[in-house]
Amino acid sequence: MIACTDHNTPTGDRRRAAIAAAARALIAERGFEGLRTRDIAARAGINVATMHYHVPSKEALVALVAQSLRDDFIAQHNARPRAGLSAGEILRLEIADFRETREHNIDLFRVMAEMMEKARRDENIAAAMRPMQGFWHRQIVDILARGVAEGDFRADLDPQAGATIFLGALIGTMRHPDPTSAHFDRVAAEIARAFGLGPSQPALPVAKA
Amino acid sequence: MIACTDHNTPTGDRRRAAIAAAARALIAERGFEGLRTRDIAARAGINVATMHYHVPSKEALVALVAQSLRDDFIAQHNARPRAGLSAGEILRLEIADFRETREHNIDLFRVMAEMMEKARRDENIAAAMRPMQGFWHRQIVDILARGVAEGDFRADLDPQAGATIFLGALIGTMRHPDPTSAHFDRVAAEIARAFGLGPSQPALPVAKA
Amino acid sequence: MIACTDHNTPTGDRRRAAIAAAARALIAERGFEGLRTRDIAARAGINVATMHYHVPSKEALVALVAQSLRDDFIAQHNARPRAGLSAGEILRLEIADFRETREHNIDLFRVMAEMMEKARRDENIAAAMRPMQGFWHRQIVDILARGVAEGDFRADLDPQAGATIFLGALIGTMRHPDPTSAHFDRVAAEIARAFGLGPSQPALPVAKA
Amino acid sequence: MIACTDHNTPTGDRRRAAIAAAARALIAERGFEGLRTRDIAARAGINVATMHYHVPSKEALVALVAQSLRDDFIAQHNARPRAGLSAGEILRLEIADFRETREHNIDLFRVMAEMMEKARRDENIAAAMRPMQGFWHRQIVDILARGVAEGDFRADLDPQAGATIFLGALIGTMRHPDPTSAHFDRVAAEIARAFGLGPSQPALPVAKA
DNA sequence: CATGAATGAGTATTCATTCAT
DNA sequence: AATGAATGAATACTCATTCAT
Repeated sequence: MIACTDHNTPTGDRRRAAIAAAARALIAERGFEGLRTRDIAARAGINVATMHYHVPSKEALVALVAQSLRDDFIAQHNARPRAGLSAGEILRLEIADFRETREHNIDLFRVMAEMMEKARRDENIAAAMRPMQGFWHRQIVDILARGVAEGDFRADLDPQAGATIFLGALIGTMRHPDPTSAHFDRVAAEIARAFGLGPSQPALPVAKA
Repeated sequence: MIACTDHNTPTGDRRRAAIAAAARALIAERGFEGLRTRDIAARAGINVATMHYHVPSKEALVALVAQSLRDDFIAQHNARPRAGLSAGEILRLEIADFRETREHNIDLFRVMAEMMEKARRDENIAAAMRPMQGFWHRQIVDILARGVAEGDFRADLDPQAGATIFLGALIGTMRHPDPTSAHFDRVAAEIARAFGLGPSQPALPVAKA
Repeated sequence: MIACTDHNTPTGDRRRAAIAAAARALIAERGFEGLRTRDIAARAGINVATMHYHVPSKEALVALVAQSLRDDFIAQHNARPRAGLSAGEILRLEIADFRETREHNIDLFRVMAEMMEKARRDENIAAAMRPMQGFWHRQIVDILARGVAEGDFRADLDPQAGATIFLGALIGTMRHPDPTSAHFDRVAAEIARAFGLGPSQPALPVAKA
Repeated sequence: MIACTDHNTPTGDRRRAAIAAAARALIAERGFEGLRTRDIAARAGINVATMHYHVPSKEALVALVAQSLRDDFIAQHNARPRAGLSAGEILRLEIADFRETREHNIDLFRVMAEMMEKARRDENIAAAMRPMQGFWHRQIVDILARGVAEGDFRADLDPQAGATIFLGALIGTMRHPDPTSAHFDRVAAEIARAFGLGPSQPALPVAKA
């Protein structure tokens, strides 16, 4: 029997954050199907019962993960001030951001993919994911619309359809058998051509005309 | 004396097909996570043990579903003779086919999406899905390459990247909050413009210049 | 589908014998706990249903195995005419026979051990095994009694107890960690001394004074 | 923060002991073949899941039973101080102990027999049983060797072979159709004669010359 | 807050047996 | 006689959740 009186313990929100992080790591690793409450608790360094105290059910856990994703998503976008840039430059930054996440924070995408899948059959999750998805889509629509108005993009580009194509293409690179970034860069370049965007400035990382 | 445990019986094949159909319906409905052998058996109108007689394990079941998907996929493609058509015409047909499946056989996509998700963590499934995915991608690449050569598409279109964009865009329409076909048609039209494809002939269903 | 019309098939008793042999082989290999009707049928080269036609239940199968053991046991004993031999000589022959079976037909012992174990809780099996066990024990008792009367063995040897010791010792050699025959021979020699039996004749294989 | 899944709790140990006792009782009653986790749990007065919490698998259960047997075995032997006794006296005590166990704790033998049987095909069990078996055999060997040296037994008694005969004979009494202790006593007396041991002292219970 | 222990409702799989052909 | 197919009843094991302390 080991004494378990470690009082240097984060409580409340900190606990919930730890649980969310553990859950996300495990979802990224094994998917929703293989997600077990005991594993999450173990990963968070606490007992299952303790976890249930903080997050009373698996449903609540899923909501917590969704919220955690949304927080990260929003924070990530807010961390990038884009005032004063042209629509074309912003679109290139969006691509660069996606590339960055794709390479260094792929778990975010993995968890998101799992949540989207689950959202199809669970209206609660769907409700939690919709804002995020909508926010992202609308943001691209706005960029494209502004770019069309300002002459950065093709004049007959349909911003709504363009946003779907843009996001679909980026996400599609992750389904592609070629996991390297080389294919991603070709797709990015092709999108630029397809949208009538001129060659990128030398300073930007997407450069590959 | 020869051991006669040959499951490639006509009856056996029929049963296996029924099981595959039941499994696919349930996967489309509830996803892989909610897939229960008892439910599949019930849906196929047989006893659980009978199901295990024909499909000995859940792993085998997944393989069966993968094979069933592939069979359908191939059959669907072979059902469309495209000899004598231009690359542009064929691409429009591809879009029309996707639209058709999206509207009348959406379960096929749902099941495929589930399988792709599962494939990430299960190499067996991945191996079963790869050929299908590869076949589809390669086919689009071929169409685009031919179209570029024949002047149907933009001269600087990158067939590899274009295929990823094309498929990503089509699949992306299903993630889109707007479930109607109206958005799909806008995306299709935008793709046509993006690839430098001229306006479609009046007879084709994608028409929406 | 493979055609299964092999009419060069043993029937009736021959089938039952084949089934018994298959069952015995499997019991020797994996014990009663791991005995499966399908495996027996497969080993006998027939279908499970066919096997059930000939041997209608597992209980019947056990009885069949018991009978098969008894038949072998009796046959083995009858194959050794001992007329005209002294009690001491016969006892040595018994030891030699045991040694022979132990080395070249150990499965017989294994199956017997399994049956005896099962007999404890299954009166049907017990009933089938008792005669065999009794026959063997009585035979040793008779040999010992005759040997005492004829002066081959110690005068105060109790034939009943002696038989238990004799059989227990021989069977005990199989529980012994040392699986070689060397230990068996030492035990045999010690029994001879314990029963007051003089040194064996040069021709007999047990020789090891 | 330390993970606290330590099952060596006082409560846990008590539960494990109860489970072991229940398992042993059921093995004695119905053998290994008829051993069901649900029955053990019911006998121990707990839920099946609770049982799996303490003993995670049937394999672990078997190990637990083996350990429990070994503990009892060792405890029983340690409970009998034999300092200052002659080899012959100790052998008689061994016989008396066996008789005692045979009459009042026969389940111990039954379970042991089942375990030995299972050990043949399961190396894990074999490993757990070997020490016990070896300990017992070696102990008898030592007694016999000392007795030979001290003149208590026949000078030409082979201690190794003698131990096998001794144990085989005692165990053989349990296979014998006559379940009463009368036959056991005859065997014990015969062993004494066979080993050249003089008549026992009047005070000892085995006395039956 | 935290935890060891407990549990009900599942979950895939197994197996002897039966049955239509 | 023989077989492919079918099935009911079990069986070990899992998991989210609860509860006493």
